Formats: sequence, structure tokens, C-alpha cells
Amino acid sequence: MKTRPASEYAVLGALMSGPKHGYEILQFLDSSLAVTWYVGTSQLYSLLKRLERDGLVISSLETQATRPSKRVFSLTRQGEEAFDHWLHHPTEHVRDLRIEFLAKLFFFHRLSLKGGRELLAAQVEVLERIRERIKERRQEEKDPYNNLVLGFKMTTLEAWLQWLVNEASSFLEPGNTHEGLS
Amino acid sequence: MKTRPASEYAVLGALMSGPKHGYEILQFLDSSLAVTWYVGTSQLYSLLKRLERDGLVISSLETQATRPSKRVFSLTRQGEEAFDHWLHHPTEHVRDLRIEFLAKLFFFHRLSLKGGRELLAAQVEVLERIRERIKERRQEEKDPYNNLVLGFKMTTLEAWLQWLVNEASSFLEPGNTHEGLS
DNA sequence: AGAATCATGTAAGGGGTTACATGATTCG
DNA sequence: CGAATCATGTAACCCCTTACATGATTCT
Repeated sequence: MKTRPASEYAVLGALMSGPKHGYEILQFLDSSLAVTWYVGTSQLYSLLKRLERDGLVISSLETQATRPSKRVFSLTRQGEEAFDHWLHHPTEHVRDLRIEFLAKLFFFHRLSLKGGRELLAAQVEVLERIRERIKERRQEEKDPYNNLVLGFKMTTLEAWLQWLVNEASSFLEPGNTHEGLS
Repeated sequence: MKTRPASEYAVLGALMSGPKHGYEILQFLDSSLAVTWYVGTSQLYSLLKRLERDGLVISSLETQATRPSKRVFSLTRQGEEAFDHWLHHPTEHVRDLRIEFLAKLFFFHRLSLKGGRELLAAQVEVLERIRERIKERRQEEKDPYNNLVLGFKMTTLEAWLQWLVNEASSFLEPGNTHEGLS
């Protein structure tokens, strides 16, 4: 399953709670996800066109007496599957945590879905694997600049791992913060 | 002075050590900067075209007897100034540290330029200012998701600040690591 | 003789941003 | 009555990526 350009998932996610027309999707995204993932007005309509072309959404025109017709979009089975696959798999690239992983947590929360803990655990594993690889590379690296870059990556990885096991995990399971001390 | 799309600075920087033709620039970038900042073959030639159109570089055709002519590029005064300005100013966006700030350090090192410490100090200040703003916003934030996002930014900021004052600073002044204890 | 290196590009397409265009309804 | 909200797009442009195209020289 090929991974598609990320911002399409924001749109697919907006449709997971039921069919919406363009303006509604915009409001949904602006209201809460926009801090992480901003989708502009023009961009949305071209995204929707692309998603429909690729068979992930379908639209139907809803004629209205007093106002111009709305185009209502809903997910196809394919679209739902694509979103689901994206949602439940960790990002392979560290740099994608900032936007994509945060968005995944947003959708787990907003749509009250199961499986957030599993995603979190898988993402931690991915990062730990990358950390080990960097650790190894760093021992052989002689060039000071390459070493600096590896140090930067290492610092980032460790910070984000900490954040994952602390803040992200208590976001997914509120109340568990002070439990399980045994 | 308008900030231009970042990857152009990699090319300008490659020309700071003297005129080069396309292939040489490619080699220069590939040899050491590529880990941070990859510029593909096709992209380079279109970047050069744009830079020449904008007056930051000029090219002259160097006819060769046995081989096809090379187009040799050099910086114009404007190009030099643009690079210099970019090099000596911190990035305003946290997310640009990963590529742009690392590249700046690369050029300070590679071109043996003065002013790296000043840049570092200015960058630290920028990040500290941003950190304070986030701290304030966080106290008023009620929404759990927005809070999580702010927490992520906070974690990142703190890790990168640490990296700046430790690793980046000793990259710029090797030997100073165990000095100045008084 | 074939592979790697030197050397320079064009074409097509993907994805995003900014600006522009339009028009009705509802709220203050 | 004017501003905000509802509602949908197009056009142009910018930057980047992938694929394609070409051809000489030097190394193995």
C-alpha cells in the first residue's frame, strides 16, 4: 500500500465522522487540527478533486432551494481503508512525528478510536531502532560535521521518545498518570 | 531583504570558495553537506538558472578543446550579500533548525568564517523567546490536544537548546570544551 | 569492451501557496 | 446597510522529484 502525500489524510479523517461538504471540512480542520496541520481553502478543493479521482471519496450534489448547491463528500471503502492503514501505522521518518504523528493522536482522541496504545508502542519501537542505528554509525564517524549532525538527530530522538512515553501516553489514557506504581 | 527558498543557499555557499561549474557544485554538496541537505542533479541546474535570472550568480561558457564546454558560475556581489545575510542570521522558525541551521554551521566550519559564536548566541536567544511564549500560552490552554502539541514543541525546544549550548558550541570552538572554568 | 566518471540539461508531473472571482444569507 | 459567514472554486506561480536524453573520456 503506497503512502500518499500526508495532507490528504487530514481530509479523509475529517470525513470519518460522516459525510461533509467542503466548507464543513474546512471548519472541522480549522477548529482544532489547524495548529498542527493547516489546509487552506484552495488546497482543500484540489485535494478533494484528487481524492475523488483516486477513488477515496465520492461526492454527490445536493441541490438546495434558496442557496447554491453543496457538494457532499463521503469516504469510499477504499478511502476508509487508506485512512485506517495510515492511522494505525507509525511513521518511518523521525521528521514526520511533528505533523503526522500528532495528527494521528488527534484523530484517535477526536474519533474515540481504539488502538492508540498499540500505535504508540509501535512508534516507540521504530524510534528506538533508529536510535540504535545512529549510535552505531556515530562510533565509526570521524568527520566532525557528520558527527554533529548525528548528535542533533540523537538529541531529537531522545527528546521525542521521552515525550512519547510521558505526555503522549497520558494523553491517550487520561487518569493513568498516577496509577500502576507497583 | 526577502528570504529565498532555502536550498538556494546551499548552492550560493558552494560558490563562496570560488567559481565552479555545475558538476563541481554537485560534488561539493554531495561530498559533505548531502546528509543534511540533498540537492539532486536536475534540481541544481534549475536552481542555477533561477539564481542567474535573479542576479545572484553569473555564468560564463568555458570552451574546451576535447570536451563539451563547461558553464562556470560565480557569485555576484548581490549573491555574496544574500549568502552572508542568510549565514549570519538565526532562523525564525524552530523547524528550520534541522536543515538550515545545521547547514550554516557547516559553512562556518568549511569556509573557516568568523561569527559563528554570534550566530549561535542569536539563535539561542530566538529559541528562548519562543520558549517563553509557549510557556505563557500553555498556562491558558484548556484543550487537551492543543496542550499536547504545546508540550511537544516545548520538549523539542528544550532539547535543541541543550544541543546548541553543548554540542554545537564545541563544534565551533574545538578545544574550548574543558576550558574557562573560572 | 564495458563501467564509471565527467558534464549538461529537458519534460512531465506532483503538491503547495497566493491571488482572484463570485454570490447569497444572516447578523449587528 | 455593511460586515461576517456560508459556499465553491480557478489561475498562476513556485519549488521539488523522477524520468528521460546525450555524449565524451578514463579506468578496469
